[in-house]
Amino acid sequence: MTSAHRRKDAARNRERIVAVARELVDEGAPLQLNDVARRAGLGVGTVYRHFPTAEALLETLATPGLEALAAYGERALADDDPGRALARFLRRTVEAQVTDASLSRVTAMAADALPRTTELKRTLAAVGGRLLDRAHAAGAVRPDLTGEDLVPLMCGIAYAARVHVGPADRVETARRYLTSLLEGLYPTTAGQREPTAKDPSA
Amino acid sequence: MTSAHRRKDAARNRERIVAVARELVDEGAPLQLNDVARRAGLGVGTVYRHFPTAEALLETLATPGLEALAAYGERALADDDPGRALARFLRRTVEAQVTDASLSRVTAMAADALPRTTELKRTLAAVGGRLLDRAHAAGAVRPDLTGEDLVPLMCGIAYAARVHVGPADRVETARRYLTSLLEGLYPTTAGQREPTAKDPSA
Amino acid sequence: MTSAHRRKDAARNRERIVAVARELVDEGAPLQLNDVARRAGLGVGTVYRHFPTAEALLETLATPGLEALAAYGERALADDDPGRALARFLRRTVEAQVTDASLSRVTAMAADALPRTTELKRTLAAVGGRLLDRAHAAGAVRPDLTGEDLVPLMCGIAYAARVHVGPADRVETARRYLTSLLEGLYPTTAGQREPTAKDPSA
Amino acid sequence: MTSAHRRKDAARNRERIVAVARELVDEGAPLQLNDVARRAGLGVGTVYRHFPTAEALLETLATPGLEALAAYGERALADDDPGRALARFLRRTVEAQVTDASLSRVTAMAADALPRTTELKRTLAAVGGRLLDRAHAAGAVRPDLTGEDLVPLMCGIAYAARVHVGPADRVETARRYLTSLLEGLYPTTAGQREPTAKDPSA
DNA sequence: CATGAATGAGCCTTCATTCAT
DNA sequence: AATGAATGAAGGCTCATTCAT
Repeated sequence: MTSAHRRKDAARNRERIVAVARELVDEGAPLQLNDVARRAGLGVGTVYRHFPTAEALLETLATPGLEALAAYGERALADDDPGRALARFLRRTVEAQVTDASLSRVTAMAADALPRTTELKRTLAAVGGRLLDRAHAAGAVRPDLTGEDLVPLMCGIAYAARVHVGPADRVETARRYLTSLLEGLYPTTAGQREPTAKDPSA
Repeated sequence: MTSAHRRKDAARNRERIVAVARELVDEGAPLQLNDVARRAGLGVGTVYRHFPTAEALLETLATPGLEALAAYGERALADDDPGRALARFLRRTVEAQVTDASLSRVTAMAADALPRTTELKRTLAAVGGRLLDRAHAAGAVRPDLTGEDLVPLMCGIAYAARVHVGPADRVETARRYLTSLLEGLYPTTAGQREPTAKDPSA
Repeated sequence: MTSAHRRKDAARNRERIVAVARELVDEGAPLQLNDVARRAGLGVGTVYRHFPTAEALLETLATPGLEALAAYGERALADDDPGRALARFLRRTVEAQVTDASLSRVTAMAADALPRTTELKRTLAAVGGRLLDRAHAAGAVRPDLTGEDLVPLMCGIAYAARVHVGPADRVETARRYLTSLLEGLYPTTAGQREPTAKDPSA
Repeated sequence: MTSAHRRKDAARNRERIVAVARELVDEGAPLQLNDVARRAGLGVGTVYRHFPTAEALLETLATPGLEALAAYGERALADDDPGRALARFLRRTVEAQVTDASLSRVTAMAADALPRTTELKRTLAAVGGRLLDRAHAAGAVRPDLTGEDLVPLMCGIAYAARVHVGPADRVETARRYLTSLLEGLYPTTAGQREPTAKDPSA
């Protein structure tokens, strides 16, 4: 019980750290552990105790997003229409990257700090691969597209949306760019653009 | 004569600095003025005299590439086929970004260090805008695409090619990604994919 | 019963701490109380309760060795041959230092953390002094050697063995160096080497 | 000429750094570059510019001593009496180690920071080896003594002198210990002690 | 114009110690 | 008696920028 209290405090600190990190990442600032400590009103050591490296903290930030994406992908596999399933998954992926800066940073990093991150990346790649395979089988996507291309392309779209400076909001822009890309990924017989155009859900 | 001499020396130094900076950028290394000085066998002060900031140097590096792109765009305006003209211009843009790291860095930066850079960016935007307008007029591109989107999208494609880790080389990958994007940007009645597919020139 | 229980637990913890510390010292690692706690599966506070400083723990580690040495010295006093007695004592001392890293560390430290350490150091000095006095009386050792020199010289031999990098093992090397010290590096006329050469026991 | 001045300043700073480092080492304090900078009234960067690591600075401190030792050894090779030559060399070595703390620290370190240090260590080992070989040939030293033992033994003697706490000064003590080592702690038959006893020079 | 030594803020990280529970 | 989270001083190092010559 005594330790429960202390654990509670520690948990609060941890949350505080994560919250502050979120702020920094959202501001587009570099994630520095000393910074986090100062902003959180904690000692540096405390932050280091919870997160051994800035990368670990960043990946902790990204984890829920990655998990949500993976879950969404799994659900998409149940969709009858393979083309639509892939499209929805990709849209979600791009939206997440644009909404949550930790995701794009983590996705761009080659080396992972947490095993959980590696695991999630693998899962996502696997899910994406299966969605793509099904779409291929249905003739819904251009044949030269491989599983290796999915992540880069989604990162590219998200990046494009970030580069874009304009009145419209970022998510909106990202969606529009993805639509442009998708309608290229899908075969171009007349009327074929519907899967994504028709789908305001996801 | 002394001053002529000095001017000549200065010019030589400047070239040397640029050459070394090119090396560093091509190596993917961060562009640090101290570094440049050491590698160039010059004093740091000399480098600072020629280029007040690392950004200024970077933009100087990028300038020829930007100029070439602008020139290419001007020439493309002479093309009969507006769709093809735009496609070629975009391909060139992407290839340049992937080939020359200074270009992608400069393009991604919001604030410019040199007026010349701002000018060139404006010129490029104008050229791209005109190519796009003509393509629009010809019904060659999707209507929702605006001039503001061109730069972000090209940056995104280049970024995607950089993120991609695989056997194929980067330029090849970038071309493939651009093709995917283009075939989405262009209306999708049958056979319409030719402009880019048929065009190995550019 | 509760308090008996606690006392038992405390005793067990103490032993655990000492055991872990031994491991660390044997590995040549610095003795850090946090480290000890982690390895022992205990809280840092517990370790601090038992040992206020790392030095105290180290000296606790060294205590049995020092006691054994003192006991050995006492027994050596019973030896008929004063020269042999001293030689055996010195050999033991050196072997102990080389075998048990806590001993050399403690011996080298000027200030003691535990009174027990001070006491043992004094006892050892006394025993050594008496062995030396007897050897002096028997004309078995060089006259300029004083009781103050014994500890430094043994530390020096042990240190030399640690510095030596070679195929032979450390104890072996230390023994050889002690023999050299006792007999001299320079060859001597016959018979004079006996005290140590004749003594394979100890 | 302009740069001559600056170089002069730099040289003065360098000397200042070395002087401060000497102080610290002589005080037995750990050699920390930040410390050196503060004491020298210089920026940290300046110290780092001159000495990339604390080890490099330490070895710079030790270099003259090592050089002097090597030179002395070379001269000793000219001595007719191989036993005396080795003895004198060893005495010098021990004296140097005791007098200059940088020497003992450098000698004890396995890895060198400066190539010059490695070179000097090698030279010293070579010289010592040759002096030893000649002494062996003359039957002046115990047969089991190898070149590998010289450095450890001298370090051991110096260490012993440092451990010794007493009225006499450190150099004096070290000399006495070396004599003990050379001649042996145990008395010997007449005449055998001369090589070193007769030699108050060196 | 060129030089390059000097600067020092600022980031990273470790670790001995305390103290509330 | 045990816990272990928190602390923050302290040490290590880098790098952009200045300025005296």
